[in-house]
Amino acid sequence: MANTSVMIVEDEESLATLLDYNLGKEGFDTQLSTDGEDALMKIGESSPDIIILDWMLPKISGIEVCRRLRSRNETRNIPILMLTARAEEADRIRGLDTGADDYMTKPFSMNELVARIRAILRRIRPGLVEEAVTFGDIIIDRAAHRVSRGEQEIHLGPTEFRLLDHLMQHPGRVFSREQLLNAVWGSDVFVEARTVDVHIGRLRKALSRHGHTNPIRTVRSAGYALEMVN
Amino acid sequence: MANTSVMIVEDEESLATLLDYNLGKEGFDTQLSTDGEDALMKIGESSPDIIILDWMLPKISGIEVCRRLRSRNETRNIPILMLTARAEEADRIRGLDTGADDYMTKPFSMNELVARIRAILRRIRPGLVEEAVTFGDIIIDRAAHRVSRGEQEIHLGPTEFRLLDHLMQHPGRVFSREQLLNAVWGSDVFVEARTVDVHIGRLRKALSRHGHTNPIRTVRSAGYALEMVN
DNA sequence: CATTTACGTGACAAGTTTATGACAGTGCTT
DNA sequence: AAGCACTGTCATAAACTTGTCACGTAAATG
Repeated sequence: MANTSVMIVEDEESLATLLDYNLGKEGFDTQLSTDGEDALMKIGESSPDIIILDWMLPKISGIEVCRRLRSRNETRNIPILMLTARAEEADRIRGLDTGADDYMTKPFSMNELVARIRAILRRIRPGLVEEAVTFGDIIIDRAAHRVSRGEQEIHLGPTEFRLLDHLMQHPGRVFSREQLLNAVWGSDVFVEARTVDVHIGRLRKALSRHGHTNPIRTVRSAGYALEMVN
Repeated sequence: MANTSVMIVEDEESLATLLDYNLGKEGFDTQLSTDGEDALMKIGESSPDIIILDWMLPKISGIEVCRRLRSRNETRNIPILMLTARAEEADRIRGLDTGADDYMTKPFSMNELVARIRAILRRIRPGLVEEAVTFGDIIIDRAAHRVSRGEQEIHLGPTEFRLLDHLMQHPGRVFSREQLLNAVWGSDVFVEARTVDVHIGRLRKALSRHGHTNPIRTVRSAGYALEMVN
């Protein structure tokens, strides 16, 4: 299965390009649409994981797109992040029951946008169980029990596999050693917390082979997180 | 990181258990109390994030508990959700200025209760509910343990991170050194009050890098507050 | 204006936390 | 039985944080 896919619905070309570029850089698969009608069609076909939707659009307004998406079973559960031009409008939207999951007022920073997208997906997505999950260029296939990065096949021991699997369920999120022990080893196993360090080290080594960058961030006094941009 | 903590003050045992069970299931840390006196004591000690308070209680009534909580500095800002037995009483309470943040009339559904708790917390302490909190151009993402300002990623040590986190929970509010020590270091740690200055200094330096303005205001002989407009 | 009080900050030693190589134990395969 | 892959623990070095202090500056006080 591919990366997390984002549908960007934005008629202002410069912003659309900017979004496209930055989200691509963050490891998302992007798809663009510049008006509401086109967007509805494409969304129906491709079922993206999340939709970034401008409030002002030609033909059909963002609000209307939102409403229609919510009225159809196939698209009802796709999270929507709305973009609005001014703060007052944001307030008005908030009051309406349009069903968007979050709002951002232009102008905004890319960091904030990405943070919010991740937050929404983190909130909504855990329920989705997929066979293979991708993060950046790392692919983990649970069914086949294989991991690859780029073109390289990566061999992991069982523990490292489960560890990576867990980290990939919530990319970017920091897990404490205790949390990892519970999730990866099981809550009833007695293992030294420091052992996590060793396995993180082994996982790092395996994933970094062939000149790849280390994808695991250490957060001092907090734990570890999977994160591309080091 | 600890969960959101809820203090349940309810003398009717079956309801108390039900609340305890359901809130626990929703990921809250719960604490029970069956009368007003006991509740006041425990709340003083543990400072829960929110209180569910029954209107009818042995010894001290819910209203009275509410009033006393509001009269003490340490507990003044803890949100309270009142439970009342009948609609008429609810109306009467609404008229009174007891300081509760919301009311529910028995019987109620657990879903509604949880929704209201979330709503209150979102209104009063967004940081407990949302993954990422924004203040001006500063973004703090607790799950990912990252901070950014504008487009810049900002690295903070653990203490500075907690300090910023706390300040961002209550933007604009002034905290004394003692309050910050309690909230950030923990009430049982003995640390020189002036040490707070040093960490505020470090936080300022980190946040002001790259030509940004200093977002922390010093309130002479009172403490510090997060505030954009200097 | 002189004095007192409060705050900002660089320096630093002590303390914590993390990375990593080595090693011994376990169980499976050949 | 020997070889092999995998694990958990430990010791040690390296990296990073932290709490204090001392001294300078700024703000109130009278």
